[in-house]
Amino acid sequence: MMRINKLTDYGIVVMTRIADMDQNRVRTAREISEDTRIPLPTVTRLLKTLSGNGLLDSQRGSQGGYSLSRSSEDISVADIIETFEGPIALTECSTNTCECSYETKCSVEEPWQKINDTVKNALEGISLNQMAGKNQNEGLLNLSMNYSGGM
Amino acid sequence: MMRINKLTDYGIVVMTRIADMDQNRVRTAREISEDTRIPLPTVTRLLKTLSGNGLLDSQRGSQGGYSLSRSSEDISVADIIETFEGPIALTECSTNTCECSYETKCSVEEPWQKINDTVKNALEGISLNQMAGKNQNEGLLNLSMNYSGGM
DNA sequence: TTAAATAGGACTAATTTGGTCCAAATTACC
DNA sequence: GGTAATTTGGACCAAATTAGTCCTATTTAA
Repeated sequence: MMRINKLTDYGIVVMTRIADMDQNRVRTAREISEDTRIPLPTVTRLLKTLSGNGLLDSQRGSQGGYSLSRSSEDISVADIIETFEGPIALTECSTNTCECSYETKCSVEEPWQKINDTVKNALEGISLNQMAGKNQNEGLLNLSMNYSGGM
Repeated sequence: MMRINKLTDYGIVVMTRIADMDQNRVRTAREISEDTRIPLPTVTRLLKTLSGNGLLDSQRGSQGGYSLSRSSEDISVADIIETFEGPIALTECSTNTCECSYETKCSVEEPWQKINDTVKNALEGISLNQMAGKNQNEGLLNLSMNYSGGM
């Protein structure tokens, strides 16, 4: 059904949760697991991935934990998705390394590029801040699609 | 990598191919397989699905085959994707039947709705006609995203 | 020194996806 | 009426992907 992966979904939940919390101290994997009810081993893996890709800062050792590497306004949903799934591309043709085996496939390459750009823009336009609870009910989101060109 | 399924991709290729062909006669699964180089059993399945969902008309028996059920301008990429993958929804939360187990997940539900609407609009805005070769190089596609609301 | 954390990676089970095949029903044509 | 060419419907299996767990090493505060 054209879903993002469950782990990616969890990743967004986890990031949203961290953004919601007091920014003055780090959070441990255990805390986040209890907050979100996502099993600890899974949370651990999510945090490692997010930290490894630079979206979270980590602090080792006792009293250590994780915190946002930058402001929640500067982290987009696209950032998180790409952390878990690589470049946003609905078809292989949309990536640079496309080597189509069917000539017909290549004839649809250009439209796909535009479709992907549109989707990518949509996801880049949503910041973590907007996902977080604080602004959630204030109608900050106002996405629209302008399509000009017949149909 | 947030991909649509391979079969869906094939489905779009097949539909594009049919749209490209002479509309005055039906096409057999065999012909389409040869055209697209997609194996016959797979093409057969694709066509059955597309026909079963009303995107193609089918004619049984000798001299039978498939044809578009309506004009290629009136068939969108979203139509084809939904035929193979059901409603366009990036997360489970985006569907009506959402029963979140994590309260945090629910706090991100509303933004997800908007994200999905945007993606869906993008895909509904591309007609099969635009994917097909005839118009491919005429710059008919002009998608843009308007985002207003901070970030 | 010890306890509390993250880091890295291996491993397994479950699910989804891709692809094939067969038997039945329908239809044009000879 | 028979035959060949089609679609229809469904079952089935293999491959790939994904989700989830676990173990061990490393780091750091107290």
